[in-house]
Amino acid sequence: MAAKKSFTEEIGTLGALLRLPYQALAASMYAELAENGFPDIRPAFSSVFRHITPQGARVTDMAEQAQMTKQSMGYLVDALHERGYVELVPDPSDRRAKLVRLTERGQAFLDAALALSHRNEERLAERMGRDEWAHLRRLLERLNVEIAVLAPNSPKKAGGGAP
Amino acid sequence: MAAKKSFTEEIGTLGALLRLPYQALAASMYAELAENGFPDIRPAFSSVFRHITPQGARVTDMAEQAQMTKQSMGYLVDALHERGYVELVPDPSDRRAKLVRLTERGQAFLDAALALSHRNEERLAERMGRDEWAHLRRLLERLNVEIAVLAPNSPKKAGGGAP
DNA sequence: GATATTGGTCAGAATGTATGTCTATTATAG
DNA sequence: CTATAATAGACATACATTCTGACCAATATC
Repeated sequence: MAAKKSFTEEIGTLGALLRLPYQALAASMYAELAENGFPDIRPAFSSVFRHITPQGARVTDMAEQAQMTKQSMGYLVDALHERGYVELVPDPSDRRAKLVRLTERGQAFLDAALALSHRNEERLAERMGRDEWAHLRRLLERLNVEIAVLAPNSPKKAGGGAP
Repeated sequence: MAAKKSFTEEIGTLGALLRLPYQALAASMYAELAENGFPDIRPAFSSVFRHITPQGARVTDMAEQAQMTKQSMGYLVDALHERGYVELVPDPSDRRAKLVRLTERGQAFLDAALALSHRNEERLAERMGRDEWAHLRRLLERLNVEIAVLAPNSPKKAGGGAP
């Protein structure tokens, strides 16, 4: 049953135009990653993978960048640690702190995700035509700039559509 | 502290290009709606507002359209009922079923949300230029079509990004 | 050294989603 | 028309993700 169009979809709000492809993309990515050896990575963990760094990042810093509490980030990091995707090493420069780093498995996941993302974009570019594709990306970049001006204060919680 | 760029943001994946403006838009909408008399509407409720109909919709149907279980949709409908945004009337054509309908307050919320959405889009169109704006919308519609072809099976759960 | 700040944890709660099971009702097969 | 299957929704339960508030240990500042 291919879900009927929603109201916002029907009237084509910008929100719907952004949300729908994003969700489809994310769903397909996670499904494929699950099939390819990473069934235990859930969407919430992306907050970690997006903000981790090769040198190792602190929970507090990652939390701030992801705009969530350090407790929440800590919870996600813990879960990834249990699953073997990250390791925690003491920060030599501050004995309170720990550095969160990708393990080999963590790096493998990230690589797989990026490869998949790239492959999907290639396919889309192919289907839409290179010019259209490039134009779309340019306009989205522009949109990001203008929206930042319009709504400068991303107020802590961003959620919205269909989580 | 304006959160540093995430990794995907840095390398500009399509996902990030769609997610970021969507989140900014949603966050600003909900913040403004909260300030304007609707502080008790949370993002999750949008699943209800997107799929409700003027004649009244069944929980089961809304659940299917929103691609969630009827239990989950039931939970959201309940919460909106308690808050006075929807009413439940028996379905005359099926005594098992109830129709979920917007109350006046529910309709007022929906109207406010749509007005705000429209206002935001106007502002963006203004800032980006009407031509660019129209082009962006056209390309996003195209993207939606192509993505549907690429990933035909939205597998139940859509989540992904940074909800 | 005294005090304030910061990195991280512990405890508890709220929210949103899913399963599994059940009842009442409707629809269908024979 | 009855027996059986399917459907609408509820209840109970569990899990995942996030938040607040209180706290400890280490660091930085005065």
